[in-house]
Amino acid sequence: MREPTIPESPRRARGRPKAWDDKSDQNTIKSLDRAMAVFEHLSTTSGATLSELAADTDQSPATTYRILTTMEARGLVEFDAGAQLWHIGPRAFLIGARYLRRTSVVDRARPILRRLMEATGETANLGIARDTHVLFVSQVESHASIRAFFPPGTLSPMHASGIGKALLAQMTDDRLSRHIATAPLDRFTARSLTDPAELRADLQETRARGYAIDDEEKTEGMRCIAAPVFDWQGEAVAGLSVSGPVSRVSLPQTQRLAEAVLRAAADLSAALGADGKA
Amino acid sequence: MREPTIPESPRRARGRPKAWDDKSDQNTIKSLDRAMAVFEHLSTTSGATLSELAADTDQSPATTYRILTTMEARGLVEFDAGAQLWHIGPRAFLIGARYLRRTSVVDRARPILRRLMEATGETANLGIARDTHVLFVSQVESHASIRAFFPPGTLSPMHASGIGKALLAQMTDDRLSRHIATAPLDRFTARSLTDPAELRADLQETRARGYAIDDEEKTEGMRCIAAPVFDWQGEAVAGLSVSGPVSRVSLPQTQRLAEAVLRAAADLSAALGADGKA
DNA sequence: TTGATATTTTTCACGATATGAAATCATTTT
DNA sequence: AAAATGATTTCATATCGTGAAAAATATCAA
Repeated sequence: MREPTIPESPRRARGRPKAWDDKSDQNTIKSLDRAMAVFEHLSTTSGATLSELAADTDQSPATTYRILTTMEARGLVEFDAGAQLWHIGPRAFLIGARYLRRTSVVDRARPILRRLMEATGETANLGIARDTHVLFVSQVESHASIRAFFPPGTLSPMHASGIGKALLAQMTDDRLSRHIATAPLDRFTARSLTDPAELRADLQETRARGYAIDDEEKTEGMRCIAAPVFDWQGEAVAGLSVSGPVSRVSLPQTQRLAEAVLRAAADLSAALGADGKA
Repeated sequence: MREPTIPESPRRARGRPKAWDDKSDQNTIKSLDRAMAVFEHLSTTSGATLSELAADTDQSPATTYRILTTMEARGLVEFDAGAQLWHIGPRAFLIGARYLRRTSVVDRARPILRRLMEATGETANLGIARDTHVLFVSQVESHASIRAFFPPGTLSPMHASGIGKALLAQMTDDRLSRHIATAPLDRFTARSLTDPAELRADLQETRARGYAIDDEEKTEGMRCIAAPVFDWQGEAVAGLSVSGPVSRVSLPQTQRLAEAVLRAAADLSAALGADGKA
């Protein structure tokens, strides 16, 4: 199994060796950094006056003023003359939105999946909602000889997969009811949740603990721990999971694995532009 | 009789009179402006090398390098070590997204957009007027496999978008004339409205029926049905639309879809405090 | 209306610091 | 291997960003 594009250069350096020991960063533009501090700080407020900004960023009002007017000329910040407040401007949104177009969820997820697999030792999966099913779009396999495996492209009913349940748990009650009404709760194993009430109770628990557990509900002998992933609009657009044999994904291990999954899900959400709220 | 918030100061000036005649802007930070030029230029590319950026912005590679590393430290830009390419970074998105938060229209619109998508099965969009263009700020994608998609942050000329035409149709004749005089009526497809008279006629119809139709005027094969959204002052501040392939958004379907769009637009207008007049 | 206060904008002189040229080094190509 | 390409660093220099304070304007109180 070859990895097509593992660059030999983890670092960017092509020039002189970095002067890491030097205290004075020759490669940082101080004034720009300070300006960006104002920009960033402005984004944390919902409108701020010049003097507030100057005070909060420890800059003189004069400098702050010049930073703001310079960026105003480019539409990066806006001035509300009525309320005498500065705001983030439309062009900042335009530029920032470019970030989203660059790569898809799947691309962003790859390095995160790999890290998740390495941290847990179990197969890591990425799935997205596809009507009533979860579509597994990407995975990084564990090195263990007994390991979980679904070929990418596998479809699994929502109620019988960790990722599916993690996504269901994020739905409004309304949507959930419609889902249950539409999608049959098929049985796959003895533990499958085929009763709506049972499923709802499980989703309740899922919401409470923040991650979903598929406890041999689809495949005998396989457990799966999953968490939802949110995009910049706060939509639950995908889910991450680790899955493995019940022997290793045991109940005592649950906490440790869940933490890794949650961290990975948070990382991916952040990479999709979500704020660190959910 | 008090006027609650009509600012007496159309201009910001509180200090000395502006030295408009001076050629040298004392209030602009040149280095910051140049750095922002790099930043903006980077957003128009899909990844650029250092030397490309330096050449395109007429700066020395050394300076460009320092600008980039400074912004990299804040996550405003990213470096892809594998491909040796610079990109817009996640924090730029986070900051830019704050622009939307101010316009609470976006927050209010989300549940309405979702309902609209579910009711119609087509991608639902929210756009606001930004100078001569429509800025698409939010959308909920259809689940259909063939579906409309514009990344958030997309700019589209008013005359070639459903939302744009819905907004134009609300303008006074005076403003419309000015718009037509300013903004070029570019052609995108065979059906684009590039003739002022043609556009005016279409807007007339739009006003009459209450919603706008973009019939493959921007993108071949895509139709779009849009309605204006009003704020509490009766201003048309935004527009809602559904868009999809001509096969599904067909003429027989128009009435049904339009009703859903109009209902959603009315809901959003109400959420913004508009009276149920328009 | 008038004066007092608060906040923004401009001027000015100084010195910190951003800058480009060229040197240096890693990587890719020949 | 050697050469070419392109990224990083050093360094001397003048630019240009900086803060203090003055000037201008708006707001508020009497």
